Amino acid sequence: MDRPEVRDLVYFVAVAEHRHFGRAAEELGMAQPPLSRAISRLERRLGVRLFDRTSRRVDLTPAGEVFLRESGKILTALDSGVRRTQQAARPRRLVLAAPAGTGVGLLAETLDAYRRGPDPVPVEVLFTTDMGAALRSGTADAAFMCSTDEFDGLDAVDLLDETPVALLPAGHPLAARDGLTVEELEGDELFRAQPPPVGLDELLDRIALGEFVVVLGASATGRLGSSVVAVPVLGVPSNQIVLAWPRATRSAPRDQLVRTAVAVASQG
Amino acid sequence: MDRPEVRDLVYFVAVAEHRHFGRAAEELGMAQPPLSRAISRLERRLGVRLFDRTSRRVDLTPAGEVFLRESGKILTALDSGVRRTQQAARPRRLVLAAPAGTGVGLLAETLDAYRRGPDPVPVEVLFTTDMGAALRSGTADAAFMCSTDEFDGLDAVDLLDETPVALLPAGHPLAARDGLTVEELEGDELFRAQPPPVGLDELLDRIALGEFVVVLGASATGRLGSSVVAVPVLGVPSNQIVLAWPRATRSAPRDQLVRTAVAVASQG
DNA sequence: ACGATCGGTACCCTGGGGGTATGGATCGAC
DNA sequence: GTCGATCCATACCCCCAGGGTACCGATCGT
Repeated sequence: MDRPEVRDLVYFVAVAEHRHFGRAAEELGMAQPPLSRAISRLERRLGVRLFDRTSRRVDLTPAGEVFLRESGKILTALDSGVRRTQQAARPRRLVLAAPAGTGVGLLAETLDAYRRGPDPVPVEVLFTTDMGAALRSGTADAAFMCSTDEFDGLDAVDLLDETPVALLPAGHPLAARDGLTVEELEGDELFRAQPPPVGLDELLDRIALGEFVVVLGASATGRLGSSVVAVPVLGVPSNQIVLAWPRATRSAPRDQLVRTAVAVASQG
Repeated sequence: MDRPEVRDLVYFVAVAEHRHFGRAAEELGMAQPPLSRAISRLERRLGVRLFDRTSRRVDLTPAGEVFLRESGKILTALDSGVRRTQQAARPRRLVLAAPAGTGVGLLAETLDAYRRGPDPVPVEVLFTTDMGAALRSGTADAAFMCSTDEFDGLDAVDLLDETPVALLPAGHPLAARDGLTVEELEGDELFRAQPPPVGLDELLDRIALGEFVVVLGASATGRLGSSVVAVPVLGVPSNQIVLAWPRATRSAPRDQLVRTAVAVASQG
């Protein structure tokens, strides 16, 4: 079986996205006729018609829609594979992703313990809101995540439980309470507002402004300031903080970091 | 960024597996010098040395080991993507994978109901022991699986609970009992023997021969014959039978089959 | 009916990927 | 130590796949 080449996939994706050979060719920095031929060649190789085309319209066939999604997966796998390889080659270091705001607690202790441990390697911390994407793209080697995140393609170990706390603006009617139930929270209009996926600092600012209310793990309460109040939430399963990494990858320094994090979490 | 081509990955994998340029070139049906240059070119493009080579030895660098695993993933993704596309193009049909022996019960009812339903498409049943691989490679569109299987890259819906039963040779000391506990089973030497991953028929034969004892879902008891006995196991979480399909794929006939299976399971 | 738009076809040409010949390094045999 | 065998790299050549230009033909708006 002769496989399509990467170049063919890139061309196909460009045409599929523009639904227009001329525009796609322009984006690819080439002329339109070779692009037409490349697509024909690809269709011939696959034995499948990918586009319904007239001189006025270009549309994906059902098979074309399938191939568009598959091409995306393949090119993503290719790019992350290249990135992981390049990471493995350059002077060993680890990239550890974490949600902004995790800094003070477990993260700092883990890094500290790791650097004192055997054969430490420079660790770079990448603060992001999408740790999963960072791992899957090969940008990060490991990441602190919540057990509620999406773990497809990832492996993970549990580190510790966090009792969930509600973060409320200081003046909120429930802010003076010692504990809240989920029912009480759900009655609150601010709780129903979807918080945007931003860093902890901005989140705190917006809570202080009374835009919404969120439930987080207790470790986020290190530096609330005076305008945001944390109140424990009762009757909710506690959040697990986990350390995750891309499945089916090997890295001795990363494994050492994972072991260190587990040790720190269990004795902290 | 200029990406490596598929051809380069194939060449690299061949050399990495043979650890020998000459042999790899022979397998690829080409001469050795162009292969050497292709690998050099690939290394230059990646900016990474993949092999430690002398005139006597060829070894993968650590980065090369990483790239070998990643190349495998990429080529797998490519092949399954092509296969899914070709499936989507040819006259619509569904391939449904199932462990051998599932035939009698839920599978038959689901197929029957599906064929009587709206817009049915020809369904081909693929009996296999590795449903996950069939789904991930694009060979099958959906599969009956157990909740204990590996679901990475798959989506699934629960169909029904199966009370677990132990399958014992007819003459076994525990075969006359009405129910067993896990403790009783674990005391049995036959239970500790690892059963090989074979079809149900062979499994039954080997149980009858007294080679081992297994715990399965109750639906497997349709045609035990007289030499194998099923005894319910108490105090074990019941097995879920699920219907799974590759994540991030779309297919109207498959969705219809899934809906049918859910309906059949809930009213059966 | 005519022009504009757009994809396909015909033809040319260049460069990269493949072939052959050979060099040079390493290791085993003696 | 010498010689030969092995094996990867280099030098050189050649061919065609893939890209460019020119043009055709179909379709749609006016």
